[in-house]
Formats: sequence, C-alpha cells, structure tokens
Amino acid sequence: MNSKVSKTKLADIARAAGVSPMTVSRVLNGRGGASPETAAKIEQLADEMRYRPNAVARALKSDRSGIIGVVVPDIANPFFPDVIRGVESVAMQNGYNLLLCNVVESAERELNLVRILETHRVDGVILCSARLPDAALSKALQGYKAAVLLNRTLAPETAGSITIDYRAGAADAARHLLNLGRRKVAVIGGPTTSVGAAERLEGIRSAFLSVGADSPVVVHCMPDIAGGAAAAAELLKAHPDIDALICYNDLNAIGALQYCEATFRSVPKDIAVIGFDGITLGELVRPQLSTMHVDKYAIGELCMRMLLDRIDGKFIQHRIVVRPELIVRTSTMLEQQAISGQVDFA
Amino acid sequence: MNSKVSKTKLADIARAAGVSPMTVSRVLNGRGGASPETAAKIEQLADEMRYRPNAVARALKSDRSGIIGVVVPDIANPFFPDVIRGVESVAMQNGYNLLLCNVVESAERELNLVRILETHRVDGVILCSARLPDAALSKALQGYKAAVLLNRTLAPETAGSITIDYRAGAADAARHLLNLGRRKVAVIGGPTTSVGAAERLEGIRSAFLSVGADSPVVVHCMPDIAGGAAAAAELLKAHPDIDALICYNDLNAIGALQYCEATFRSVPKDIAVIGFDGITLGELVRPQLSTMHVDKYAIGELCMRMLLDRIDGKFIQHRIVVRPELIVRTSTMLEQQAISGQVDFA
DNA sequence: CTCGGATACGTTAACGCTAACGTAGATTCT
DNA sequence: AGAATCTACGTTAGCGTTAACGTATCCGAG
Repeated sequence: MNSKVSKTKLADIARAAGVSPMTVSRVLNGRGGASPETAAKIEQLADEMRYRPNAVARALKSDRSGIIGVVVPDIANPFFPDVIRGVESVAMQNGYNLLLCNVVESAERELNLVRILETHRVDGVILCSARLPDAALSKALQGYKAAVLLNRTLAPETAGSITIDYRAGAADAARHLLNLGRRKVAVIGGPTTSVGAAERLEGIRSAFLSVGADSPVVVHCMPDIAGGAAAAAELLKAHPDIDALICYNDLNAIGALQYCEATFRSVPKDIAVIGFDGITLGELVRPQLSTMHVDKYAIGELCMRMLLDRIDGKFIQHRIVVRPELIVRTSTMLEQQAISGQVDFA
Repeated sequence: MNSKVSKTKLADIARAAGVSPMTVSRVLNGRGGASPETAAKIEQLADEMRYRPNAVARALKSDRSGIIGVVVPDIANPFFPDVIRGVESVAMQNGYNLLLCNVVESAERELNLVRILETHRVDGVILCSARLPDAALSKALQGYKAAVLLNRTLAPETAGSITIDYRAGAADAARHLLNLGRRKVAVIGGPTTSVGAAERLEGIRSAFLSVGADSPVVVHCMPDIAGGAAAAAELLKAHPDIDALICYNDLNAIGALQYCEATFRSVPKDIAVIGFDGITLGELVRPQLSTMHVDKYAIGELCMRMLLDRIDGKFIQHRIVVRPELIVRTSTMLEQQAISGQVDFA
C-alpha cells in the first residue's frame, strides 16, 4: 500500500542504493561481485529497512524450499521428541527447518500428510514408523526429491532407511526372560499395522523356538500407556499364570506395570516386564523398567544426515541398522540384584 | 527437461485438456466456473499426471503460505508435545501445517528462529514460553501477520496471549503446603529468564506474606529433571531442615524426588514436593507427584484458534488466562490419606 | 597503446500460480 | 426483439527472487 518502502523487498533496497536488484541479491547472499562500499551500503539499507529475504520466492525460483517434512506417529510418545531433536539439530546446522506432522496412528492420515508435504515442495521427508502398506508408501514417495524411513525399508532408490534391529532386539529380550527362568511369557504386541511389531514377534518366536519353548500369546494394542494396561488386563485375565511380558515399547510396558500394581501383582517376582526403546520415563517408574535401549537422538541425526546425502544426490549408504541394547533394571531383575538398584547422587 | 509431461504442472494439464491454465486452477481449487465435463476431464488428468499443486507458488502469489511457525523451548519436555498436538489438531482442520522449532533454552537462538520463520513467510507464529526481553520480542514480532504467545504478554496489537495464571497457581501450591503444616519451604525456581518463573515466585511470596511466614529460599536451574535434582541437592545441602519444595515444573519436581530418594529422604514425610504442569509422568513416578495441573492440549487449541482469528483480522479476544488446578497426589499427602492412593482398574 | 582478463555491475526471463479483467455465447426478462 | 444477466471460459500480468548472460570500466602485461 505504502509506495515508498512498503514491501521491504529486494527491489526497494536496490532502488535506495542505486543499484540493480541482482547486485543486492548477490551481496545479501554473500556471493561477492560488489565493491566493498556498495556491499556495505546494501547491508546497511537491508538492515534499516528490516528486510527479510522471501524464502517462498527463493524456493519457487530455485526449487529448494529449505524445509524437511517429518512425520511421526505420535509426538506424545517420548520416543519421537528425542528423534526429532536429533533430526532438527542436523537440519538446522544445514539451514533446514522442519515441517512436523503427527499421524496419530492412522494410515489414511499418513497418506494425506505425505501428499500435503509434497504440495509444500519440502526438500525431503523423514517418515518415522510409516504404517502404510509397501505399495502405497512407495507410490506416495515417488514425488519426493529425497526420503528417509525410520523403521521401514523400501527399494533404495525410493527411500533410505534407518532401522532398529527389532528382530535381534526382541530375541535378546526373550532370551533374557528365558534365562530368568520364565516360561509363561506373553507379548504385548503394539499396533497390528506396525512393521516393527511384526519383526519383534519374529525375533521372539525364533528365540522361543530355539529352546524348544511354545510360542507366546500375543495381544495387540495402541502403542501407549493405556493400550499397554488394557493389553495386560486382557492377557492376565485369560492367562493368570503368565510370568513375564515382552512389550512393544516402553509405554506399553509402563501400562502393564500399572495394571500389575493395581492388581497387586509383584514385579518382577510374579511377573517380569520388559519394554522397548529406552525412554527416560522407564528409569523413573517403580519398579524401574528393563528395556531394549536405542539412542534416539543419534537415530534422528542419522536420519537427517542420510537425507542430506540423498538431497545432494549422494547415495553413500541407503541402509543403516541400529542394534538395540539390553538394559536390565528392576522390572526383570533377580531379587538379590534388585537390592542395589538405586540411583546414585554424589 | 522432458518437454511433454515432465513438470506435471498446471499448464500441462491445461494443454492436455485443451483449456486454459486458469480454468484448471479454478477447477482444482473447487471454485467452479467450468462445465461438469470439463471439470471431470481436468480432475481425471490431474490424477493421471500425479499433479500436486505447488504450495510454494501459491504462497508467493497469494502471500499466504499455509504454514504456522511454532517455537517451543524444549520438545523433550512432555508439556510441549501436548500443546503441539492441540495446536496441530486445530491447524490441520483449517488447512495449516506446522513448522516446528526447538529453542533449547537460548534467547539468541530464539531470536534467530523468529527471524527464520519470518523469512519463510509463515502465516503466523505461536511462541511458547518466549525467553527474549519484551522490547526485543516486540521488535522481532513486528514483521508477522499474526502472533500468539503462550505464557507471555505483550501489547495486544503485537500478539495475542494465552497465559497460565502462575501467580494464583503458585499461591495455591504454597497455601497447600502451609496447610500441611510445612514452614521450611524452598523453591526450585526454573530458568532465570522465564517470565513464568518470576510470576510463580510472586505468588509464592504473597501467600507466605499473608500468613506472616518468611519468604522461602529460591534456587534457579534448567527446567528439566537433571536441573531439578541439582537444585534440590543445592538447597538441601545448604538447608537440611527444608520440609517442602515448590518446583517450577513437574520435571524439576521429579528431579527433586530422585534426589530425595537417593539421599533417603522420605517424601512426603520428610519433604513434601509439588510441581507444576500436570504432565502424565507425574502420575507414573513414585511417590506420585502433586502438581498444579493445566490442560495442555486445550491450551494448544486455544493458541491456534486465537491465531486463526488474528490471521483473519478478527481480534475478538487478545488475552486468555488459564487457571491451574491443584492436584494432590502422594508427594504432598498426609499419611492417612496416602494409604488409599492407588490406581484403580476394573 | 593495445589487448586479455578481471571486476563490478545491469538486463532479461522464468519459477508456478492466480487475481483481475475480458469476452463470447446461452438464457431469461420485459 | 432487445437488453440484462449468467455461464464458461481465455488473457495478461505480476508475486520476489535469481540463473544466465551481457556490458562497461580498469589494470597490467607485452
């Protein structure tokens, strides 16, 4: 409206400095090609006029938005904020920002979000725990310059992939419980649509098979505390003799702990409980939760770094597997060990 | 490069359908002005050609990006994911997406992020717990079409504001502890730069003043678990007779609980501990944490709705105050009450 | 002093989309 | 029948930026 200095755009600065917009663009992008005096005048004017480069125009012109789409199932699950922080730290160092989307465990919504992000011409996407079937996911990812999947694998030309070795991790967890002498083990299996959930089951079954034990009962549920509590209730009502639970994630495990506490079952004496992920919360609940731990922040960094490589057309590695590490805490501890399970403050 | 159908853009569809780009634009934006047959053909072609409207170009043209900037201090604090979910749900219903940024408790970085978001021409920002001084914050917000602050207030024309009544809440917490008979109360005060922290202190001091008690000792710290533990250590080493702690937030309180557990102080017998925020975590730790609870999801929704109004130029209300609610759990319970403090599963 | 090559700029056009305006034909009204 | 209105489109231009290319000036080497 105001015709003088209104839009505070590049051309106004150019006019004020008596140079061409191109010169201003060059100076402001640090690409040189201007005398020190001209550059100084331009910088000063830009500052005075509170000029902010228009990233939208730049994106249109250059076909690079400087934005990375990140899709997570549920930001309220403490697993994902850690991952996001890792992603963000690398992204920010490289001049990218994050467009964050929550799927809330709905495949339909996931597809929708992937489309929307494409619309926004993000320079890449990181999909955490995608729930879509392979074919649909591949198709949805076609339009992207670069994509990285966490806990999911597709053809390497479609997307890079960082996966947690849930098979091995779950087998480790199962063996840990077997070593404790537990034989009536059940599984709180998380969402049916989760690929990671299926992998965990395979790992657990193979561990049981290799010692000649029966395959454990499985109940599926939402991957949160309430889901875990409900699943525990279902399992323990049907099979009161269960003496150990392997849970899809720590939230499910904590839900199970809650149910056990409410029904006066002692953990780990009556029932051992182990989770997955290694969220901080697991150290805070009582009994402290045993878990298959992964470094979520590092995984976030890995995702973003791989995505950056793909954006740059460098396909150095398209597959990274992270092995979870067993952390034994009170919820699966033998009694004599449990005594010394205290936090230490100097 | 490929000249036929390469860029899958609007003009290609227009060519293929034998109409003008404008007609395609109209159809694809559901603005009518085309015969049913033409519209059908266009829709079909758009689908076949896997056309995705270019939100960047649209944003440049219309000066509306469809993106909301959200700045939080620390996404790993469970307070914020809840808020974000509330924001996102309203945003998504209205066709907006979230550009999320983590400040990690640095005012400099905060300023930087606000600038970057401006560059991206977001349609509005929601700043959660801004740490910048008033003047700098006002200035940084000048370039925005719309802004809403959580837990901070500026001139209504600069930004809308949703605040938690920390003064009243903290006074309630203080009175609760006084009613319990505690007289050696100390405060774990959170970050010195937090405006909310100062408000809490005022509330606490006034509550103490009105019963003629001394103003409590205060120690500041980072608003996370480690910060709370460190602050508790500092306080209890200097003043071993402290019998209650009011904490900046639940994370600080949980840190304090950890320290108490490690140093064999019984909560609430030796020390009562109360937090702020009402994060789920507080119900999961033992003893369960008393807290001044606020509905974080609802607050997120409020923020986004207020922002939408401001984007539309409707300044219906520019200030909403949410009153926190005292939730008494085991960490400040009298012993006879504590017995029945159990979760109930049917 | 002349020429090759820096240096310091300017011009043009295009990124994909749509507001604003224009027009031709069909329909309705008086 | 002529005017007024409506429908279904097309044309032009511009959002802010920058790649690509063009040009003028100056400086030192031969």
